[in-house]
Amino acid sequence: MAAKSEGVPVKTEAPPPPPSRPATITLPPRSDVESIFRGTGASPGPMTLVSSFFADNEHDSECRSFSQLLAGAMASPTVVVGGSGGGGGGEGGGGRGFRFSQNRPVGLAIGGSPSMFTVPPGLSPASLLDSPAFFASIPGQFGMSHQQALAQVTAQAAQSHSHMLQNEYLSFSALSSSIPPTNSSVSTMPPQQIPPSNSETKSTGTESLEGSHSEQRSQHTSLTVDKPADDGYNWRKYGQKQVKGSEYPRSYYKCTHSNCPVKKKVERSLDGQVTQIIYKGEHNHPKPQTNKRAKEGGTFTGGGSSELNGNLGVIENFEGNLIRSKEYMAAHTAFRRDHESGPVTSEQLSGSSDGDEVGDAEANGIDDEKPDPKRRNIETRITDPALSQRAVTEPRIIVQTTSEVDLLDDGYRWRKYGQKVVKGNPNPRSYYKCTFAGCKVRKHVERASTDPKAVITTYEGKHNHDVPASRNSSHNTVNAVASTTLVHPKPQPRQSLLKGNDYRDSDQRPVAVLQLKEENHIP
DNA sequence: GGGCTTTGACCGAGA
DNA sequence: GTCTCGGTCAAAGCC
Repeated sequence: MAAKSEGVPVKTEAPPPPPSRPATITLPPRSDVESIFRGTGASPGPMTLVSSFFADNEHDSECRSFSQLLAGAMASPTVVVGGSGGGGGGEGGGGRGFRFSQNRPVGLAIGGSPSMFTVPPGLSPASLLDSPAFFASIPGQFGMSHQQALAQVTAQAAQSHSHMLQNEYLSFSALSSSIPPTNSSVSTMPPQQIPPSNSETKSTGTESLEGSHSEQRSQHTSLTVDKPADDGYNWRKYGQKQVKGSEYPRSYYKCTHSNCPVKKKVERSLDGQVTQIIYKGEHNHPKPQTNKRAKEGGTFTGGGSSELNGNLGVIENFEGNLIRSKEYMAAHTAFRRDHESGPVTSEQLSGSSDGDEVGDAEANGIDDEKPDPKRRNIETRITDPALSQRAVTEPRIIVQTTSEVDLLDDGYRWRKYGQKVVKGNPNPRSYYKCTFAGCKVRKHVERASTDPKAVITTYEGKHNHDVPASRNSSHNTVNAVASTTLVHPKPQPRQSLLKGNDYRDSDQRPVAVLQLKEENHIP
């Protein structure tokens, strides 16, 4: 894995040569972590969980942020949290470089900038958004706001993590040394070593212990079945197409529930790795009590079956859920940071428990974070070129949040090459290409059907050039923001930021980009 | 036989 | 009006 930051604005502090493959997992002492989940003896509310995680920050000098926990735990070459913020780990992960927010509990975000972080190799980028929780799979809460999603994802993380602890499947990695075993870092592991995850489908975590790591790895190929992820819903594939600009085919799925309008598009690399998933719509029904695949697939053996894991890159497992949660958490945090000044404190992150998102949002001064019932059909997308090009070796997910300005003016020049109105969303989804000769970077901008202010922008590729001079001084840009967030403790002038790390490197190290964006106004 | 996947054809929107 | 392209349809085949 290239140590270069390729697009992933990640500061590395003398990152050690990344292991050939994700190292391991850093399993925090049971007592520490469990306390997070068992503190009250009851299931922690989403925000409570978050609070718990960050609460430690105040007392522990290491692995304080959620992302940090992730990165630290991973200590793998691909685990780069927060990018800049400190280096999260350095690109490439140097898990060791994972310092990103040691002194910044919420290092993922830096004012006015998007944040990025990577996930362990093999972790399906799709998994992040494939999570039912992430997508408002909860009856009556479809189209949740960022905070809602965060809350749910967080809860899911707790669930997943709890499972993991039960299995005691994890082991400390060599790199874990960089993270005191006593910290409350959240354990995580490379996909290859992650036991089956779907907490809903798996019976017990013990099964995951049956397979050896090698066995699990060997199963990867067999896990790449062309099926949607097992996110609790049942999907029916209704089409597949080779889309331009993508070397891999895109599969189209519909929720099989009668009258459910939810669809999702999944792009997979030849080896089955999910490179992108786009969800659209909202489920108008509760998650099926018993997932068919789960029932049939009882084949929950060894490293986990594809049936259960959902084939999302072979890494859809309970650990994946945890990671996803963190990813979202990071993204969310970053997002919030984008809208506020000053560092985010653990208190800010924790907010109130049990889904008191509104209060939390307000506490953070983010008005638009309030649950907005109008944001329902927003299409959520995860693009992960890394998975397709680097497969298990160096998948990376960069979650970004940006400010309004970068929607159309992120410093680079874009040419709109396509636009399409999709069913259920009167607002078109627009496609842009960088106009610089030879630059293949693309940008997709989508607006929620009911709330044009809700936009999701997805960047793909890396700019092979500098930001047009005439625009270097322009306001916030994705790159600038990203760089700022990941590399500098404080916002820096765009130009300088672009030097160190920005999307220009994304080609060299394809990155998955999930950009959650909130527009303050429409250009 | 039902449900699902596959896959070529078709449709609609934008350039 | 034509072309391109993403998305969807629907027949055929598979499990």
